[in-house]
Amino acid sequence: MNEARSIPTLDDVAKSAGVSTATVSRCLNFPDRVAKRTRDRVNGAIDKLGYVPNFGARAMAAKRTFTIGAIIPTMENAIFARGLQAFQEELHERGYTLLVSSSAYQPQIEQEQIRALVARGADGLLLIGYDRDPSVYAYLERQNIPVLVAWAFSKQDPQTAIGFDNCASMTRLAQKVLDLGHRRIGVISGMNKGNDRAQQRLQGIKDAIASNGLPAESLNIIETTYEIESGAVAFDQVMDVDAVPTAVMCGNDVLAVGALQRARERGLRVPDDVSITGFDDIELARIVTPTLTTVHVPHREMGRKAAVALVEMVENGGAGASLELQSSLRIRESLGPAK
Amino acid sequence: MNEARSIPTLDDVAKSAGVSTATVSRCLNFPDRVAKRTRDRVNGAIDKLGYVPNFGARAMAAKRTFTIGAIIPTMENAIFARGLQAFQEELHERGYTLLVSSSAYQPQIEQEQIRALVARGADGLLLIGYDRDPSVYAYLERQNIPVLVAWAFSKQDPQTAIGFDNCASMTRLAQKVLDLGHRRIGVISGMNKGNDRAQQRLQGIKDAIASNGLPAESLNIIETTYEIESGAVAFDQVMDVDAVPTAVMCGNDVLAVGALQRARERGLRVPDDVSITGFDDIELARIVTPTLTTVHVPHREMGRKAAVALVEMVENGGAGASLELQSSLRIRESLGPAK
DNA sequence: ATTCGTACTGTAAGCGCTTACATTGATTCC
DNA sequence: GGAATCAATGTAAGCGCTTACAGTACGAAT
Repeated sequence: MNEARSIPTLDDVAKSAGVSTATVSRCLNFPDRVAKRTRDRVNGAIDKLGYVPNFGARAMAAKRTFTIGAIIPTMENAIFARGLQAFQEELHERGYTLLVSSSAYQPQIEQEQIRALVARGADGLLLIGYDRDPSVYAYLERQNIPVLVAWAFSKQDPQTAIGFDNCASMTRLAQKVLDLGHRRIGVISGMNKGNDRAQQRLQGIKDAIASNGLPAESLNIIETTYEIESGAVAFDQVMDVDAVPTAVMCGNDVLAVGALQRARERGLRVPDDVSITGFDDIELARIVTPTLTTVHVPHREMGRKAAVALVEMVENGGAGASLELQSSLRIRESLGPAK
Repeated sequence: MNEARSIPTLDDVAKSAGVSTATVSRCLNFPDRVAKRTRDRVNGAIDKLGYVPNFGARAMAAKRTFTIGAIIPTMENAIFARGLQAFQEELHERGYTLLVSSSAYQPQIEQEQIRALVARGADGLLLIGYDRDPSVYAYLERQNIPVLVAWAFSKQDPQTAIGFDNCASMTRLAQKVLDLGHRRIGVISGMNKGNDRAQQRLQGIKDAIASNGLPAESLNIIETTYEIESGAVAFDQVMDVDAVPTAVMCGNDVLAVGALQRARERGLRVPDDVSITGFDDIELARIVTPTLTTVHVPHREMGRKAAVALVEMVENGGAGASLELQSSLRIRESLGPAK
């Protein structure tokens, strides 16, 4: 009766249709180079057997996979979600499949993921931020895998990037805070190690302080992980000092939301008792009470343009052109004048 | 001088180390079956050349990839993030890599993603919910790919699943709402088509109504997409009727947050003027004001157990055992007695 | 009728890896 | 001392696909 039915191969299709494997392959890849009659016969066999090409074999023989890999620091909050969604949509339109991994903000895991993706034949990679071991870039170059850096932009670094200037953006926001009369500012930054976005944002605040001729001591800086609860804990730390800050600037919206929550728990009114700011302008920023003053980042645009650029790099082998996008301030309820 | 340097293969390593390809392969896969001296020589060559195994070739020859694929309806909000993170962590511990795709709630795209992942050699698949074309399951069975359904559990369906009873969970919440005296209830459901979770949750509310001997007209049901803004729009629709509801039950927390927001914009106090409930208990539920009454789902536990179960299915080829987890109510500020 | 060109199709050589099986020495045992 | 055993390594046959190259048949041009 039935053989132990294993999954059909191109060979099976060829036999069933009474043609050579080459013809079947051509049917799949260049239908117009095959006579209509033959093609119909082959397609019939394909349907009958439920044949699906083996991707690994195809990739090995053709040296292309139409797969793009992306490694983001986290899926747990929405920071990268929107941009990535746009990235995927654009890729899909161009016939590419996106595979995503998350590194939990750990360089070690990111490296593993990069290797995993490259080994699986990714034609190109999207990475968040510049800051990683040079050996990683060396490896990627040796493997000839185009890499696009996103969510950051700097003239210093050699990698092709599509992003925005984290430092300058934060400086603008900090200037606004200073303009409102705040002179003692708590800063809740993300972990700086291996995260240039966090570094740049922090630097942006320092720059504003310096260019306004204020002392570095105006700032009380805490570094913590990007979680709501961490933001809450850090808020306590930043407030439990002698010179209580009148404003707390956070490294992103997630931290800011944590701070906002803790402020409420402590019975503080925002912004009357203390102002709080975020960064990224994720959906959350407009949902919390009070709504959050933050830096708006054009996530979807960044995702789309990154897709276009990366595909272009993959297909034409060039280094691709970097592109700087503009962020903008979103002044909302959580920021007010210093009391 | 330098040849156009292409990426090194196992063969290059073998030559460079002066051994056969078999020995190199063994070095990689079963180091203890190779003499220490030889092994060192081979590893030296590997480092020198910067060799990395070609995944496609390896998969093709070994028929294993140690890759698990997951397709979730969306990355845009945090519904699946936490569970998936746990899923990934557990997989990582067991030596598997997770590749994620999102289908944007579109069955068509989900099918493509499934094929893409299978073609790329995924050893197993995690899918959300049961409801999909039978041909998909047939295809997966033919390809011999173990599939685990998550985020849902039903005794009816044949697929192995790790999840919870969406219907019964929602019934419990609805009962609570009824107990508080609500008799006119607005329902903001997710789109039911191709989404058994949405269907089950809606059914859960209907069941509660029926078992309390109340007329079906107590309910005013709106179907919409799972976005905050959709929740807001639907809230308007559900409130702009003659018999204004005293409670609005939402298909998930995202919709509920939208409703909450719009309620505030309309000047309604929650829960004094209207109660609002959600489902999932994502982080957001505790952050909004007022905090959201919802159904807590053990996301992390579900993720971990799903990983264990799926790996077991992949490695032992069995159908695996389904597992029902328990949800629980989280009564918070947004639910109060009917006025 | 011969010669080409054209349009299809087939042949077979890889792509980079794993693994069953064969081979080779060295060691052990009686 | 020779047979048996064993650890280490090599040989080579695929895995499923693509593609350069080589036919083959047939109508058109000469």
